[in-house]
Amino acid sequence: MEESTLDKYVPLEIEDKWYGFWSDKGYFKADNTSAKPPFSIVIPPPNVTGSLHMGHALNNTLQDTIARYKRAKGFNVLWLPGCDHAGIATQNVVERELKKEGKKKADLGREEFVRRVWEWKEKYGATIMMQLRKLGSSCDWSRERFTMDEGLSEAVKEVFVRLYNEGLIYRGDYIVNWCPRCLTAISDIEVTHKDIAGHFYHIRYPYADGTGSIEVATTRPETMLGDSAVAVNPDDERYKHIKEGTMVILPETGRQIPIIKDSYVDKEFGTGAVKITPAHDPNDFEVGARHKLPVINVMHENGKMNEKAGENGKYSGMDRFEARKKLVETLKEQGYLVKIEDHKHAVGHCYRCETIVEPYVSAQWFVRIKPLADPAIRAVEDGTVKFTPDHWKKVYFEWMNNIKDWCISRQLWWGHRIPAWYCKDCGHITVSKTVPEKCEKCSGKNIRQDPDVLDTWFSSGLWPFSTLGWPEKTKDLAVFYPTSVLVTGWDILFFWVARMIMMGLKFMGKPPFYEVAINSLVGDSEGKKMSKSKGNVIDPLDIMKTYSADALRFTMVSLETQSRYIAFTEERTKGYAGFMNKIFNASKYTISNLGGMTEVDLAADKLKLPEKWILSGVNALSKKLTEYLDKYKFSETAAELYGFFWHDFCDWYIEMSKIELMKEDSEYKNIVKNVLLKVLKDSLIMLHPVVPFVTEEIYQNLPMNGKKESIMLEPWPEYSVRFNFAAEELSEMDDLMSLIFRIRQLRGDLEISPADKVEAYVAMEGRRTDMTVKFADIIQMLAKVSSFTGEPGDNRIIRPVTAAGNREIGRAGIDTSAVKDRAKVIANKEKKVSEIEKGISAVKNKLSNPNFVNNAMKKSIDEEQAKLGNYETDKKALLDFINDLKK
RNA sequence: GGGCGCUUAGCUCAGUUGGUUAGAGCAUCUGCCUUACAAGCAGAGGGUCGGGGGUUCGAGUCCCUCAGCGCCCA
Repeated sequence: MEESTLDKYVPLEIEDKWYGFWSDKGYFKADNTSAKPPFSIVIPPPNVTGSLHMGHALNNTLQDTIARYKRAKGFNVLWLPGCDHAGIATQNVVERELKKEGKKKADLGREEFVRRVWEWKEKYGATIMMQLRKLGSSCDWSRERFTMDEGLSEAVKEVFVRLYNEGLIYRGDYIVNWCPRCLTAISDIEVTHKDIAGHFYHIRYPYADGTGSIEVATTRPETMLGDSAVAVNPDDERYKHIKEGTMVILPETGRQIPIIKDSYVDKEFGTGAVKITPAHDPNDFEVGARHKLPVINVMHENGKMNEKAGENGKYSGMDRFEARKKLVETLKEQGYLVKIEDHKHAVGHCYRCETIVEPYVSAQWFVRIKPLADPAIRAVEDGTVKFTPDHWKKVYFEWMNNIKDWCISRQLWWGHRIPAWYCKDCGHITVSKTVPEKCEKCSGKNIRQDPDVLDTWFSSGLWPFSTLGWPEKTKDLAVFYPTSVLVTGWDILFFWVARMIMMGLKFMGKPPFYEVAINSLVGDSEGKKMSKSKGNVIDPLDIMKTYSADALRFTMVSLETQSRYIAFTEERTKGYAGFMNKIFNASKYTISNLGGMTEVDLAADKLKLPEKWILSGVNALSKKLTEYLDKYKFSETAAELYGFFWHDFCDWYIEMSKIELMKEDSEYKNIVKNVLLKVLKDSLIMLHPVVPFVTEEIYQNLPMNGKKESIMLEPWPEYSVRFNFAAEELSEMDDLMSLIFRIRQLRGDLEISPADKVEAYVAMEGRRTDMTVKFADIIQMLAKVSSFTGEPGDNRIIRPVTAAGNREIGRAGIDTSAVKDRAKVIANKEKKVSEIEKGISAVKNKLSNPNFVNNAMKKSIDEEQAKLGNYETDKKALLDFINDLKK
């Protein structure tokens, strides 16, 4: 036997050591020539600017748990890691860096700026990948990818060109969501709507012929400077008399604009007359297109008013909100302002920087999404792609069925440059994977590339196949695509999951994954989203430093109940750090008792009851965990591991095993050692996917033959009928535990110190009459009993020993002379009696209801009868108990 | 306005297709330093499952309705 080096549990010392060991040995590497069945996961790529937060800790713990479980199950596992270039976020970070040097990106020029971003990425970009290692993530680092790698960029170009050639990508002047701070267009889902307490400004536009005026209402008066018309509903009686085309004078501009009629206008809302500003409102843009109205842009891209804002550019250079104030004041002075009402309305904000977005007309690229969305909807409808929890598919359908074309161009420098070249001579657009030398139409050399880059999610949408080498036909792609499961948060269901399904089906002909395991988002102790501005951010690195990566991982797995938010509290991790300590100490103790062990076969006929019971328990554990993990039921997995190891193994089996271990060496003592080793080993293997470090540390100290180089190479303990012992035997163990529990309970209620051994009256019934003979040593040890008597005697508190279903299997009692505070104990019992009486009357009601007696199944009626009997028995026992105490 | 989800013990949450007296962890209380672990051991108390109605022999679970909370999309 090897000398055990287990002494005191110091997690920080073991975690780095074992991660390095696994990594050096290449255990994380997937093998695309393996005969084993493949199992693949691609990581939701964190932003290259990011550092590990609680959401990553949760998401990656779950992925690692699955990856390690599947390896033990004999799969050829690929967990592919990597980062996302995160266009806007990363560009912002580097711009901030430049600002410290007093520079702007324009000072550097595009090429130099992009070089600086790469430099920054090389320096800090790998931070989060290092942090994932701290967490224990068993990613195949040899296959790490970055969305701007050469290969992935190739995939992006291929997809763009193919979609363009199929007419699924187009370019045009449309109204988009514009962030005046990021200075780029963003897509619809990158806008978050927030309710804002704003105002409803009622403004009078005078008729050009001087016969009066029409009143319009708006929440954004500054945009009126770009109005092209006023619209009313054709069915609106109030405006029936006004002819379409009647001109009104737009205050502060001197321009005349027509009144138009369009059924888009809601008669009930406001005055029933709305100003139409095609350049600054998405609905107005459509109305304007229908009526061929001019698009008058009155703003610069930074949100300041331009030279078209007001007569002679009166408002030019003012910020849009400043202009609003100024304009309203002027309108008031000039008598055009009718009134200002308070009005709560939803205002779009940039999800990256919180700036209020401006609907803005500009030339952008779009993906015609419907043809891609339809197959993606069907794939989920027909169950090809499954969500866990299932109800997320409703949210998916809701969005996919109402999907709008996707604006994919971004006015940034960092990202995949759009592979389109404009010809200055003939205006033709050449779209090509390679840099063209001339216009494909007129062969003119006067071409320049589109300055914009693609939405980051455009490349992330390709992640499951671009990372495996597509568009090349690689071995990895053949073996690992489609991937087995995607583990991700629901916050990126639209951004990422839906787009991957669309792109995967389009370009691979198969979905990118068959299952999507949706995990929760991690909130603070109140379940609120963690954010820097709220100051409630908890850094997982701090938690790992304080409590160990294993404790954090166990917390994450146990909290994951598939709800939307989970509330993280440090207390919880502290508790699981205690569990890690328990695992360590129980193992240390077990191993220290295995000296001189000879490995033997654990044949059923050689085993006594406790050994059969615990072997059966560890066997059942493997079955349950397999079911839970296959269904992504993480909190159940953790609870089952915790309950089995701590309560069954430590509290009951190890305690019982001490009896044999304290005896002289014997054949049976050796068997007990074998059982201890097997149960410990199997438990460790099953704990390993959740808590890899502490289990490896212990595994390396297990004294046994045929030990593997690492616990990572141990196969998952499969459920075996061999240890599926007869129900009768297991129920005997349950009964024995019930007896011990009853004696302990009596002792507890009567406040008898564990140090005081007591004589116990035990009278078991039926098949259990010999229990005190068969298991005398166990009962004495675990219930602190000195000796047994079969005589009830005087002054004795006696209670029924009950098995599952409240079935009485015997009686046990302790002499009342040991009781100290009688009055207190009596009060408690009397309360119990009244509770039971309530139960009795409920059951009696049921049994006297002819509906029930006539219609219920016989089984149910019998059960009610039995219940009543049990109540009566309990009540009588309690009353006797009280009487005994009163003596 | 449309959609999704939530409401179970003091707190955080489990609770499969309706079926024993609704569970866990933490917290609280009691008694213990019993030789692996005081980061521990043995017990206890605590819930009319958001309100109301319905289906059923039987509802935390299914249906309707009301209320509150949260989120997503317009």
